[in-house]
Amino acid sequence: METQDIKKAGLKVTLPRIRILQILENNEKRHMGAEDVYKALLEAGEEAGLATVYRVLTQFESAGLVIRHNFEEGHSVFELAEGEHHDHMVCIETGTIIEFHDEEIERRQKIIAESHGYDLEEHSLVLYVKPKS
Amino acid sequence: METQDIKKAGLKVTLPRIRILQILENNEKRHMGAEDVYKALLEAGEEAGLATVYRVLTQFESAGLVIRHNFEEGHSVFELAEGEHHDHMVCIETGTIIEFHDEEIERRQKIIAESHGYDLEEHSLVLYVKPKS
DNA sequence: ATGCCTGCAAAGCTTTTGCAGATGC
DNA sequence: GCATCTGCAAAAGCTTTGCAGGCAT
Repeated sequence: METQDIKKAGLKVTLPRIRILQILENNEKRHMGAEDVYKALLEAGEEAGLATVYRVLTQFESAGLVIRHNFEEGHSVFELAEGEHHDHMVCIETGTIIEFHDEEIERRQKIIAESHGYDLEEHSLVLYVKPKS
Repeated sequence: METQDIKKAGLKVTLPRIRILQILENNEKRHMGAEDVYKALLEAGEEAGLATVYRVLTQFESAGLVIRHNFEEGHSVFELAEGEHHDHMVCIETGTIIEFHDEEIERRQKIIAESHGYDLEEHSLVLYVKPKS
């Protein structure tokens, strides 16, 4: 139930927030820009402001409900934070986004950070790929 | 000699281009935003327009002279493309940027892309770290 | 009832573009 | 001399913010 997540985040359970969460859950694209979410809202017959979408997505990000990515510069895309951590592969021809996880890479990252005297807090790994020729 | 690189890129050797290349070569920070480069130009007593900085940096990027990164959303940073490929570690407390290279990770990336039917064209890996506590 | 939300419009930032004059070759 | 380049100012694209009214509790 979405409303629980919203409440747990310390936010009031309002219609726009419920709808946005539902869109992120049910949309065929798991990675959506603010504009995408906004359009999906309108198509679903909801009245909403783009500013609200931005505000809510940012709040959801702070609450850990969604993850913000910057695959390409100029705009962010959001993804529901469910399941396990994973990285992304973006096809530069079709825009397709594929998720993957590699324990080996995760492990190396931690080792590298520590060998420089740091703790690894987060990381961003994006592979830009092309269909095999 | 910088002028050779500019010429090889098919660009006219103009003062602004030479100066920008020199700044990227000599500045203490290896990773600079357009605004940083612009300020450095002014401090060096050069007359220049911010638009020119953006245009030149983009041309240099196309020519492979510089690499554009998007460590944080909202703006790009540029780095002279010299030496070998490497990835980056950003300290979220001090902003320090450390370069590193790990053959193991490079290899895994290629394998992962191929196991999904793709060729790896490029990748972006940034570790966000904190001084060891 | 009260304080948090929302929509709208305006503003903010980085980056791009149009244009007339300047410059490199 | 001619094409390319530059600076300025305006515009564009994404995102944030101020404000007055609206809604959840």
